[in-house]
Amino acid sequence: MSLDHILLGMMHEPASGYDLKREFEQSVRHFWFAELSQIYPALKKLEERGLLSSRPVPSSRGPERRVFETTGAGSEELERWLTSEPLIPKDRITYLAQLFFMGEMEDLSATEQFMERLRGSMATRLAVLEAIEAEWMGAIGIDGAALAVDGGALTEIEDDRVFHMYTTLRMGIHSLRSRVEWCDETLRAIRARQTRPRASTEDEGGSNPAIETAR
Amino acid sequence: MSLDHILLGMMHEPASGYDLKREFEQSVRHFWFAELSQIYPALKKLEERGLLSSRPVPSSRGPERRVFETTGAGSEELERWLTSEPLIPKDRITYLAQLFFMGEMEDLSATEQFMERLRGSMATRLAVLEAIEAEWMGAIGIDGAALAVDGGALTEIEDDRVFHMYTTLRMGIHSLRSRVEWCDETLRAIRARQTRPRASTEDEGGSNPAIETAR
DNA sequence: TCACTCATGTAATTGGTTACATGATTCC
DNA sequence: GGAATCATGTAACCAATTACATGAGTGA
Repeated sequence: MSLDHILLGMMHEPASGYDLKREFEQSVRHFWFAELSQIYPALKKLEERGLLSSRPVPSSRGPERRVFETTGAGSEELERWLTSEPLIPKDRITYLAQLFFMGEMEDLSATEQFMERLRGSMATRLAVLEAIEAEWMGAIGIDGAALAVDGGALTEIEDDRVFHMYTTLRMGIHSLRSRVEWCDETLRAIRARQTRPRASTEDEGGSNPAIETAR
Repeated sequence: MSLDHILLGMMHEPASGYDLKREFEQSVRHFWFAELSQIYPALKKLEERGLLSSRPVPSSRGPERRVFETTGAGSEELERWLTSEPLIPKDRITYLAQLFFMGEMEDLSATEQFMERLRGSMATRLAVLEAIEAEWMGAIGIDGAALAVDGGALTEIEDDRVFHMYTTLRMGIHSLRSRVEWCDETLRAIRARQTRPRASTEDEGGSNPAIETAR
């Protein structure tokens, strides 16, 4: 299972379920999501399988924390996963399904509105990632265009970690930019179709020169 | 649930579970996937809810077919879904998770290999979609750049359906192109990092001019 | 006092995958 | 005779979401 391996991956230093959830919200966010109610039992099972070990640690405020760390078997399992084939999930893109079937509706105005909204949320998400990138560039001297990390005061391991984190961020940026572009392309096409001359419902049959001119 | 609505969307003409599975393999494929063992119970439940009706139809070969069609309530429910907000799934991108944690490994050669393989499968998928686009351009006169559909002998409803199908295909193409570009960008950066002068493991502390020159 | 954060969990349900069962017809 | 396709389903399991339960400490 992927969540298991992600949790193992996050264990480069000891952490509790609550800590991990916070890290999910921060860095892991743009490619994975997990609820606390999923994290706690997952950690428990990993411990049963001997891939993690835990100890209780008293907390200054609130109840006792259960802090986990990797075992030897745990890091072996992580490495196996990391060196395996790239795992490409089959994606279920709900909004594409909606768009696909929107052809059944009377006119294109529903589609237009839909695409405008979609563009809005994609652009917002993109802005978030671009802001993170800008922040990083300031803080640790990442060169976006060349994707080079100017290590500065970082140790080699930290520098490598930053590099890998940064490439995943870049993927999000690439991906969202292309989605926004696709929204724009689609909106242009919708508008072109709305203003062009249309065939009547009872069509003349065969090829229609009125449509041929549309673009 | 999304699968329910997708099934409703596929019901513009009566179909059996088996028919629908075939359509999944063909057109719906690049944004959704469902097994027969998921489709059959889903259809059954939709019928119980009064959104579909079914009748047995004798088959020329093999067992009797159960053919479903939409009810009034079914198309109302579909329209509600189509006119609702664009539903953006939280994505769980397994290969990004792998890449993210690959910083823990000794050198970048594992990452390089990983990115090469990833690029390979992305490029293959892209080629498939581009081939479909080329086929459609030949068959029904779609103009890729302008995203205009030259309806030709199509009726208006068919023409609109083709338009909506085509936009979803375009999204796949945009998306995969940007992923391939991202892979290339990342591979360039990996190679630049591999050949650049590196800080020793015991680093000199503070800023390092040898790294500064890397790009 | 009330809301919020810290902190850990269980239970019920939904959505999806994998494995299994059955049997007719058609094509090589 | 054997593999492939047509056709329908059930059962067991795994992954993820939603809802619920509990309780201490902090700050307005």
